[in-house]
Amino acid sequence: MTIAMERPASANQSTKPRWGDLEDDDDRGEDYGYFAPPEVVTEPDEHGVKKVISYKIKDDGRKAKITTTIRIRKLAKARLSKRAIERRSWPKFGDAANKDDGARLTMVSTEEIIIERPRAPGSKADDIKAPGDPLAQLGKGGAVLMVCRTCGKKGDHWTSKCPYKDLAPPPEGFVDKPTSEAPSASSGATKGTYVPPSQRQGADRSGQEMRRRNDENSVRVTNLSEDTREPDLQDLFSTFGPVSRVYIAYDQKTGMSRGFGFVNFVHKSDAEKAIAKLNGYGYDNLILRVEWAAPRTN
DNA sequence: AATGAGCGG
Repeated sequence: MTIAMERPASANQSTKPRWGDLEDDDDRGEDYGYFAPPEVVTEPDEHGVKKVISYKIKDDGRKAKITTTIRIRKLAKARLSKRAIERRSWPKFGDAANKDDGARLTMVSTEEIIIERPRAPGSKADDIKAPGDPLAQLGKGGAVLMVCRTCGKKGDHWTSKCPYKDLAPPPEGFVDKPTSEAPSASSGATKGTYVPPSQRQGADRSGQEMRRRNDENSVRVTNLSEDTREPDLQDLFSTFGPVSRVYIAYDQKTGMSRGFGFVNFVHKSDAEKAIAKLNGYGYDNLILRVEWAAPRTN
């Protein structure tokens, strides 16, 4: 592509032709010669209708003008405020007032822009691991390294998935258990093992439900509009109390919202309030459904 | 219509 730039006369002091100017002096005839003039796209009118005017050089060398009328996508239109649409019918002013300048001010980019969602398939993070990557082969071999820290079983489940994880006391054969005595530098067996204060001997456990993971107090939200994002949910639900997690299910392929998500509350009572208030609540032109979530299936 | 992802010693 050739881009012709106009320079102010003062900048044009050198008599020596610049290489960039040479092409313009060649023998292509007037205007665009054998080359079709660039495509011109008009601004959409209040109905979102645009005109695309393009030129084509036919086989016989004659120029053909092609005018196409298109309507911009409904979605894009919906995002324009009425005011913005109205502004588009205003007469041009400023630099755009001159017809030719206007054509130069707006150009159509043919550059392909890939919109990437972090962690979406095909994103860089996924591409790094080439097939045959030694780490990828670790799948089966990794099972050998997988030793449950609660029950000691090898190659079956991770600590977090242990069927005994909520049982107290842990069964025989328990390995790597936080010591029941406060760790000290002199006790060789527990050397280097950090025991959080809440787990230490004599710690006050009143009012603490020991939970590995806060999947309780989990609320399922369905009928979300497709452009509801996690921060929106956070805003909406945190008015009821502290929220430990929000999640929206996205289609792995398209990156589109699947229209449902989950909100976890720190306090069950707040989750109850949220369900009571927000189920049936109109949000973003849809009626939300807010219910207790079923436990996650794995 | 619809019940989540990823992280590991």
